[in-house]
Amino acid sequence: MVRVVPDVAGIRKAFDYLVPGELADAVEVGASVRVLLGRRRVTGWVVADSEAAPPGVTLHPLLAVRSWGPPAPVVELARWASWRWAGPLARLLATASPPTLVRALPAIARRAAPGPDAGAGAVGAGAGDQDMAAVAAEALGGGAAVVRLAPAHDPFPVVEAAARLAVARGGGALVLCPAHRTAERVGARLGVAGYPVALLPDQWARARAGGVVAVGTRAGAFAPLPEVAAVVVLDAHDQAYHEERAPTWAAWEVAAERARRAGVPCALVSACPTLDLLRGRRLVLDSRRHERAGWPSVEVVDRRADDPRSGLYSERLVTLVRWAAAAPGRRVLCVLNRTGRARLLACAACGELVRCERCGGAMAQAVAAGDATGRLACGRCGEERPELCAACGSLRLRVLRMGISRVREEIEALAGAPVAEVSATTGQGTGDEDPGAIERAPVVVGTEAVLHRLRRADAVCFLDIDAELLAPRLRAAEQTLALLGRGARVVGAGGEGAPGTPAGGPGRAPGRLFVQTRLPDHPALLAAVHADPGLVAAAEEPVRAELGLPPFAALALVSGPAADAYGAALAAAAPEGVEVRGPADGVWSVRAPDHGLLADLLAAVERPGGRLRVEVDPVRA
DNA sequence: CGGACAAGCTGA
DNA sequence: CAGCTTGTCCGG
Repeated sequence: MVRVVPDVAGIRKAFDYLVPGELADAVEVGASVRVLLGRRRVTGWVVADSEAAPPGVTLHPLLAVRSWGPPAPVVELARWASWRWAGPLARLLATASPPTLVRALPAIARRAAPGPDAGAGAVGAGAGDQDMAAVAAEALGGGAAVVRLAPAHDPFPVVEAAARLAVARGGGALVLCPAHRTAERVGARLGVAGYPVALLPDQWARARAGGVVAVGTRAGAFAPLPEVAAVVVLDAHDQAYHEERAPTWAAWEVAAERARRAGVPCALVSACPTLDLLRGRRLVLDSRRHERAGWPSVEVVDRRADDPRSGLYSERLVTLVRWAAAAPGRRVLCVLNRTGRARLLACAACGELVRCERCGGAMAQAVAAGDATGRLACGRCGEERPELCAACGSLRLRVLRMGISRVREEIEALAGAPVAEVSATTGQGTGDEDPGAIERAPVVVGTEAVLHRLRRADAVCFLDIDAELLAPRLRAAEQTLALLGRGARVVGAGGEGAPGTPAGGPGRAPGRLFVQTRLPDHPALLAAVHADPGLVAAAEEPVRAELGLPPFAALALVSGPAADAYGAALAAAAPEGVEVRGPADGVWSVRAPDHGLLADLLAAVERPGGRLRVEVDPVRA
């Protein structure tokens, strides 16, 4: 007899089935099966296997085994995540499953067992390499570690240390990257260094066979490796690791839990570790000198004395864009970070503005890791819906691109040279832009997407960093530093050096960051200036502790038509120390001293019928 | 989720 | 009271 979780939205139960003799060999925990449920044939996952059948019920037999699925430890990990983020197990098992049916596994990958010097260590050993070797060794020295590495520094030695552990101990290693492009690069480098690699999601079956380094993005946290010997998460602070739809799980946290369960080392690598990452974990630091060298010089353009009517353009910016336009081959990126949310869409057919049906706020194309997701997201309340006009149903939306287009024209006038424009939708076929023009332009204006699209520049200027610093979000300071870190990576990767101090200043990466602000003493800016990300954590920690905010508390938001019924039931069942408040605009909030209590409460209270959204660790708030 | 079945509304 | 809609329950 096996227990099966059906892949049917709205069913949160498991059901038991008999295993016919001819399927006995193929059935195991994790396998994808076809079963009869009510009057329907549905698919589902085997989540448990047992001899004894429950008394008094006649069981249906399994109809078929469809595909290989996640191994038993990953099914258990998904069960944990389902509890931790109060979401349906089926959704997480779907994430852990192969993109296409897998009927057979490839032969187990033979380990190439590269020598100790096969990788980065063999290439010239400068002072930085020694620093990195020490950091990599300490990073995987045992348990969970947060590894702080400057943006321009290559984290590959840590990845390779994990791969070596996998080879030495048998089993595999897990490496997560925030974007697929990064995962491809890391996978390729491991391959060159002689390690067996499975790039997810495409090489799911190869990872399922085991004995490889599985490299993936968010869903890779559930990579089907039967055993892991080490786990590495690159840019662990990156928002891309957080699923936006419920269950709102975070891949870095799933990966860390996976390592904890397996009793193996886990390295969370970040240029700017958040308080959530740091909480309860060992911090591994690079040498101060080496870390400084991995941040570019940062020039804070203090605009407090400027006339507010001078808008986004300081004298410094004018000098900078004219410098870029003065000689070929130079490139300056201007980031107008606020526009992603302020941007406005209108229906091309009926002209109606695209607004949120829940709160009336403007909606823009939803963005994940710099790419449009094909959905609309409300800038105010976070509501999402498919990309079409609510008034007439037309699929043709026109981007009014308020802000960015105008800024581009104005900077073009200031620079006296062509200025290109990049947004999350650029290159998605909706616009009329010429990709070559973007590559050639000395100045490119855009949203944060510009930092994903163009990976090298002499300078990056954040036109209005205050919009980010003052955003009404709990993690605004940390997210701003992460944004500066992205810019730092783009300029730190090369360039001839923008004007100002000579070539980035002594001991620094060659490019420069410019930050226009009226808050020049904000800890996020000071952290970038001094190449000391710890300043943000030091400023945030006492405030969060004092106010009982994450990571010193666990939060969840409950919304949707059934929120009132569920919220009231939660309030009635809440134990000592757990606070349930609401409704405020139809939203209930639950705050607990830790995630265990929060998850237990959300699991214990039965959900009423009707639509309900439970968001654990909400991004806003 | 989607099918089954029961309870309520309507029209003749 | 047939015929239809709406609601509630349950699936092994």
